[in-house]
This record gives sequence, structure tokens and C-alpha cells, in this order.
Amino acid sequence: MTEDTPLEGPNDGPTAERFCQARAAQSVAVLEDYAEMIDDLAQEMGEARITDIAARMGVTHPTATKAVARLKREGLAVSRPYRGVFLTEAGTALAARVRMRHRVVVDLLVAVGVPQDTAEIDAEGLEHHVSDVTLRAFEAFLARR
Amino acid sequence: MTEDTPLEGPNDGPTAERFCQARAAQSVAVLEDYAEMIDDLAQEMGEARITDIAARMGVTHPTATKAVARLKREGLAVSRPYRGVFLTEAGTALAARVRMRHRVVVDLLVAVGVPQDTAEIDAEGLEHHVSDVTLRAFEAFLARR
DNA sequence: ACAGAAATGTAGCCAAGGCTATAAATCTGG
DNA sequence: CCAGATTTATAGCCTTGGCTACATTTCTGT
Repeated sequence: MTEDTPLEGPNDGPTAERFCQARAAQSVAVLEDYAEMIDDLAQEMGEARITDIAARMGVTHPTATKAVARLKREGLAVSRPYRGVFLTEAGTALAARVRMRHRVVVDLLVAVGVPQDTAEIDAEGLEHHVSDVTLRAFEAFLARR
Repeated sequence: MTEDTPLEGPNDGPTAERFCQARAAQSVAVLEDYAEMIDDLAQEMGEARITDIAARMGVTHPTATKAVARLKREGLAVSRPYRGVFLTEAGTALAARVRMRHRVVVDLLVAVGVPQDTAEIDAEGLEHHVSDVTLRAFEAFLARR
């Protein structure tokens, strides 16, 4: 056998690790999107209503309700039945980080020649997989040009 | 009301669209990873065994089996019970596209100052969300420097 | 050749994130 | 102030992509 390591062997070790990391990133991606959206709505309209969250995320209300439930479970948001949703301090901080990262990613894409509208669309999917190291590299690149 | 469009309204239209697109990309991301991995293994060891696929993807065999079942359902792979997995022509083409895109993404990250190892890790998650337009922009950027 | 090891398959569980349909609560206008 | 419209909640159901546990098949070495 060339290699038959069950997990994290010297040959394929890094590979499996990478995929696990990508999967982990995906698991928080949706929370990040919802947190940012709730923050947007809070700023624009004073509070985030389930209906508005759902409309902006392009999902049905039950889906938005479940997402909010998860946010609450993670300590990122609070809400009372039939009332608006509000981010906790942790949730607000997350939203701020997400928004900043989104902006940097869009700016970098544009800087390397991606059309603005395409950059906005692609950034939505990309941003959740940009590590801190890469984000800082992006900022440095944008700063020195 | 500032805006209360149920879906795709003039105000929040683009937003919901973006999220939908990001979700769609995610639904094919795993298939792409498995296809590329199977292609890798086919080249390295002549055929892709479930056990090897699972080890490299960092999942258990049943998970790999289910992913292969989905690949087969999508017409991207074929296999007989207790035998190796082989990509169809479509699967091979997909794997080639994925590998090319991965390389371009890593190269671009490195070009803007991301460390090689970080670039490899982040690319694993990023690549699935890079549209054709963005990919071509990346290639153009890499070519003219 | 055949017993034990290794690989594969299968069944069933879980959580996430979609959905529809239905119920309950809140808001609003007449 | 109350009925109808709107908003929220809840109860299923689906698929995906993980998992463990167990059954079956193939491979392998003595």
C-alpha cells in the first residue's frame, strides 16, 4: 500500500485537516449572515422583525425563526415572542467583524480587477472562509497600492 | 413601511439573491471536493477506494459512501459494490475544472501576500464561491504582474 | 484453503437549514 | 372596540452531511 493511514497520517494529514476546517467555517457562515442582517435592520429601522429578516435573507419566516433560535442559543441574540430580535453585545461584535471583513474582501476583489457587482455577489460566499491571516494580508495589500 | 417586499423587491432584491446564490454554491461544493479527490486517487493509485477517499476527506467511510452515492446519482461517478470508484467523463471534467480553479485561487492569494500554507487552507473553502468572472479576473491579474 | 483482518455496505441517529401548512398573537382601520 | 389583515410561532417533512454500530464481502497470510 502506498498509504493507508486511517486519519491524519503523515501523507494525507494536512488534506483532511483542510476539509475539516472548511466544513467548520461553513457551520458558522449562516449565523454570521443573520447576525449582520439583524444589525443592518436594527440600524435602519430601529429593530429587526422576523418578516424583514426572512425577506432580506431570501428565506421563509419559519426558516428565519429557526435561525434566530440558533442565534439565541449561541448567545448572539435575544427576543421575546412576537417582538423584534436584538443582538447581544457578542452578536453586535460579530456583526461588526463580519461587515468589516465583507468590505475588505469586496475591496480586494475590485483591486485585482473583479467588477464591482460580481465582487459583491462572490464576497457573500467567500468571506466566511477568509481567515484572519488572509484578511490581514488583504488589508496590507490594499494599503500599499 | 420603509420596505416590505416579500421577495426580490426593488430595495432588498439584490441582497436575497446574493444569499441564495451563496447557498446554491455550497450545495455543489462537497461534490466538487469529492470529485477532485477521487481524481487525485485515481492518478496516484490507479483507483479510488472508499477507505482512501474517507481518510483524505477526513470523514468516516459511511459518509464517503453516501457522497459517492450522490456523485453516482448526479452522473459524475460509477462503481460496483465492494470495488473502487471511478469518475465518468463529466466527473473527470469537473475535477479538472476544480483543480484548475483551486490552483488559480491559491496563486492569487499568494500574489497578494498571503502565506503559502494559509493560502492552501483558505483556498479549500474559498474556491467553491469563486465565479467564472472572478476566476478570469484572477487569471488576468496573475498574468499581468 | 480457510480463518482472521480489512474494506465495504447498510441501518439508524443527529443537527442544520430549507420548505408548507396551520395556529395563535398582534396591529389597524373603520 | 372589534373584525380582518398582518405577523409570528409551531408542527411536521425533506435533503445534506456528519456519526456509530453492525453485517457482509473481499483480501491475505500461514
